[in-house]
Amino acid sequence: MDANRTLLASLLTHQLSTIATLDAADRRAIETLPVRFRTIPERRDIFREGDKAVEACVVLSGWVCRYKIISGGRRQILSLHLPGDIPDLQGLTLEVMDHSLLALEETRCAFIPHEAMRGAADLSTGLGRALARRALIDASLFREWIVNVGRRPAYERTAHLFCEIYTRLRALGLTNGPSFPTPLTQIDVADATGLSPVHVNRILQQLRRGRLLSIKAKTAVIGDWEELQRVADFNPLYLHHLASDLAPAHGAA
Amino acid sequence: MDANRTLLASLLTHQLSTIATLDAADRRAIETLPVRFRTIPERRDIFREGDKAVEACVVLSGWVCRYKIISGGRRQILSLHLPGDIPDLQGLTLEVMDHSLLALEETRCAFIPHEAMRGAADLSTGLGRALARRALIDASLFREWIVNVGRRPAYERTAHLFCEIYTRLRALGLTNGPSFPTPLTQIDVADATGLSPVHVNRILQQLRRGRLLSIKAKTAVIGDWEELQRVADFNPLYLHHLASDLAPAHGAA
DNA sequence: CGACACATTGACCAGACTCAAAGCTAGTGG
DNA sequence: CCACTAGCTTTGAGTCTGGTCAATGTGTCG
Repeated sequence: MDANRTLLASLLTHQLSTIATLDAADRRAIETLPVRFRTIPERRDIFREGDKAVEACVVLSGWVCRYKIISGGRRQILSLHLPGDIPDLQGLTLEVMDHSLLALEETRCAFIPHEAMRGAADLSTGLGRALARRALIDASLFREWIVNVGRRPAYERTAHLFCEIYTRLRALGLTNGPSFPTPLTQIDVADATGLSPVHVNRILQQLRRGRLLSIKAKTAVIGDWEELQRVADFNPLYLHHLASDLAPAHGAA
Repeated sequence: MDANRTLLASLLTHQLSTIATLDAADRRAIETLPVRFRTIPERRDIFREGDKAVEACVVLSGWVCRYKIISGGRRQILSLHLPGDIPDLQGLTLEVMDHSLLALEETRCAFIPHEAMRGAADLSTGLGRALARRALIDASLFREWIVNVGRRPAYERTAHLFCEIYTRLRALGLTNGPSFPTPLTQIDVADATGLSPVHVNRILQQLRRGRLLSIKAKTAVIGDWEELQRVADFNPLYLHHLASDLAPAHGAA
């Protein structure tokens, strides 16, 4: 299965080099990481709150989310992770997981022992820096999510979520012009925005009627990108260089 | 002003050693950091969204918060920072600030050039690890805030905020038994919880009537710590070792 | 053809917001 | 020492965004 290794190296290198400079040694360090591949079926937890993680997980394909459940059983999604992401980077340093990780659809993942990851990061300055930087960008997204959930009304809030998703996907070349595939159900959107599923349904209808965004059959289509950003008060600064600003908006994957 | 240096070293060492192991060299690295001290007056911004930071700021005394303002002018507080904290750790790696930093009261800060900080972190593994870990703990607090703001009703949400504050202050020895000083206005609490000030006022009255928590003249008193945690669904796991679990609940500062 | 999960609708409810007016309190200047 | 101010807290009234409950569509998969 050398295809897996190649994919892993290419995704990691691509993702990390948009946020830090990697030299040949760094790239080699990435390519020689010991790794185990696994396919996680749709809607299966990858790890749970309280688990002790010993491996880091790199998403190769599919969407993944972090979430927490509070006492009443309500779920809050904390972040979405797309191919190339390392959703449990923090697990490298913080032994016990304070949240769970879920595959939103069938997902291909690479698992790298923490020991090896830490070793590689210590040896290869570029890799270490890139990982640290990536972790800090994650934190920046969390901050924006706090603002989104704390201060934006439902319509704006939902629009903002999709602005982020579209921008990140586009940077990864996973969009088809204005449209992209998404495994999110309205329930997922509700849990990511802190709204109720019923209300999300109504907000999505509003966005559709306004021709800003429409989702059907697991495919989202941005109807008016400018207006969607305006409504959402979307400022991609918080993505730092996650979204290479200059990525072309078009061009099939 | 050697007292400043001593305070800085002691706060930093204390804070970082609760979350990572520091050897003599690490401590020396901390003690020899080049540093500039400054007093920030009450309600003054320390830096603003969009600024390029070249120094890291360590809080010596006073409370500080990070916040963002959205287009309508609404403010969301993202985190609170207490003595010993480095509220802009992320600035070390992410050049442009995606949020602002405000002194909630008169605050004494130490400023350390990023260059020096990075150098020290590179040389002293312990320090580097501790800083990275601290940054990841910050991210963990952000995640919990997303949950708080996204999924908890106002009463529980407000209770949770104060559970976090009390736990962190206690770990720093800044509580007097069940009570502690706080510079937070009800407006600040509103902006930290995503509520309106009027509603916060009513919730605080409820907490007071229930004898869980009462705030008067910038002093908060926990009336029933067990119950407050229960109501808030507070699980200090997410603070990782920020709150040395075994810190005594009592003993004057 | 069910079964199941998700999307949609309608009716109703409530938690939280807005607006507006008073109280407080601490600091300021006369 | 006291009015005056500014900022914060408190209260009341009315509204509305978003939640709940429950039923009905719709689509996919075995």
